[in-house]
Amino acid sequence: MSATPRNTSRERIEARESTILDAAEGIFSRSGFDGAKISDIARAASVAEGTVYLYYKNKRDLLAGVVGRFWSQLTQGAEDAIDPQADAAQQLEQLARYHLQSILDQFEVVSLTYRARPQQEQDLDQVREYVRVFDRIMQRGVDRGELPADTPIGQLGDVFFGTLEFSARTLKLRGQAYDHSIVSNLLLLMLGRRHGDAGTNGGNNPSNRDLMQRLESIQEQLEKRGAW
Amino acid sequence: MSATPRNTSRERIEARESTILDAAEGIFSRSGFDGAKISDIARAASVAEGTVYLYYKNKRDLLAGVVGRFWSQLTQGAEDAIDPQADAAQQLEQLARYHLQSILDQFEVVSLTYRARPQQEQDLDQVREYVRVFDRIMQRGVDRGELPADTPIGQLGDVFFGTLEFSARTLKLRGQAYDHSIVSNLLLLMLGRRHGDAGTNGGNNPSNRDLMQRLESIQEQLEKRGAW
DNA sequence: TACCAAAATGATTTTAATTCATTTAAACTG
DNA sequence: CAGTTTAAATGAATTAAAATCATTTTGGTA
Repeated sequence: MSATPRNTSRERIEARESTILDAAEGIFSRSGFDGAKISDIARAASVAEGTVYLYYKNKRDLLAGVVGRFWSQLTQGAEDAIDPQADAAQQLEQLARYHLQSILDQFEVVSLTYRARPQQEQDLDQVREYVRVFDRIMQRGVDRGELPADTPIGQLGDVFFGTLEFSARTLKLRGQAYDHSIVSNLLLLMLGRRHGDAGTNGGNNPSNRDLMQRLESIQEQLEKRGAW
Repeated sequence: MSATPRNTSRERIEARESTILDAAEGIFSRSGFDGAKISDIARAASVAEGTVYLYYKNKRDLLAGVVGRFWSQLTQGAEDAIDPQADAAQQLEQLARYHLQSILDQFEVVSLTYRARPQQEQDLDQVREYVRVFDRIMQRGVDRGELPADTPIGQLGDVFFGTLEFSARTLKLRGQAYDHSIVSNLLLLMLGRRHGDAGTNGGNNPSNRDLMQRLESIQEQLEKRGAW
């Protein structure tokens, strides 16, 4: 049982698989799923068409390979981007910046993700694994008392990733670049401004609430005057 | 120029187009974009394959038709679901409930939306039109002083739709049904507990900043009504 | 009723995914 | 190291489905 030859062989095969994935990622990104031809991908990988099918059962499977690798790498990158010393709020901001930047940079591959999972089903574990990076930050925040104990982590995950992804889509649509105010505002929403002593000052003066009611009454009167 | 025959003819054609769209929606929803065969759709619509191509240039175009109609109907339904008398917060809740319920009910068609728009491009105006329902609610809220004058409406649209869509996806993934707490929590994030008030403030005491913004809004309105 | 144009048809063509009989290369054996 | 076996790669052939288009049918009009 000599070890080196087997290893070399495995390495060669993995290198080839990686080459095919690279080629597929390029062609899929450039042409979309339907526009991409296996023959193009094979040519880009310097491989015969049939060879692609030795590594991936079919075109959809190949796409799943591309997309899965992307999300795996994203998980790795996210873990690197987060300072383990920082508190939950800081870590969340680090993840948000990293996430928004990444999905902007590789917008096409992210879009392909939705091709890979036609309806609700099992695949794309890599996406679920990526989401766990968020879950861990939040759970740690709760455990340390930096976040309320009843924080609905799952729901906030949808806020976090949903907002960032839709924001990225909007930016792309408008041809705009990374905008840090998106991250700031999102964190503001999610974590709130908890430096909350504003209520204590309203002891004796006419309260802001009174003032607001007064203003509302004025505005109503103005509006009632109708056509100006 | 006798009108009726042309009308009848046009009606017949529109009915047929509608039949084809119905058939396509069914088959696409059941089988996904790739799984759906034009021949299946044609059969379901009781029409020859070639006929489909008289109404839609190709399969992708047909999908765009299905998806476009869905979002148009969604816009119509949303406008019906919103009470014009209500304030911005109430209207936003009405839209959120309606939206979440609708995309849960017709999850497959929503998913197909991403097939119809491969990368960032022009089509699916209907989606943009739908988003305007949200924009109008928010703008009206700002104009009336119910929302801060500096409300970043566009960004909040991404929060709103992104969160609801990702939440719907999560619910589907877990086989769960409509969950009103999603809507409540989202509105709490978007409207609640902001501007430096104590987080637990039950009395809803507006801050001076709110008051100032409200005053500015009134002033703007007065100025808009013309030179005084 | 005869005619014309619009609409519909489905057999045919085209395109691209997938398969598989064959070839080539690598690993193992004595 | 020649011979043998196994694994990997190839690309021509097959298959499936989208898209086309010459032909037929239909509905309105004179």
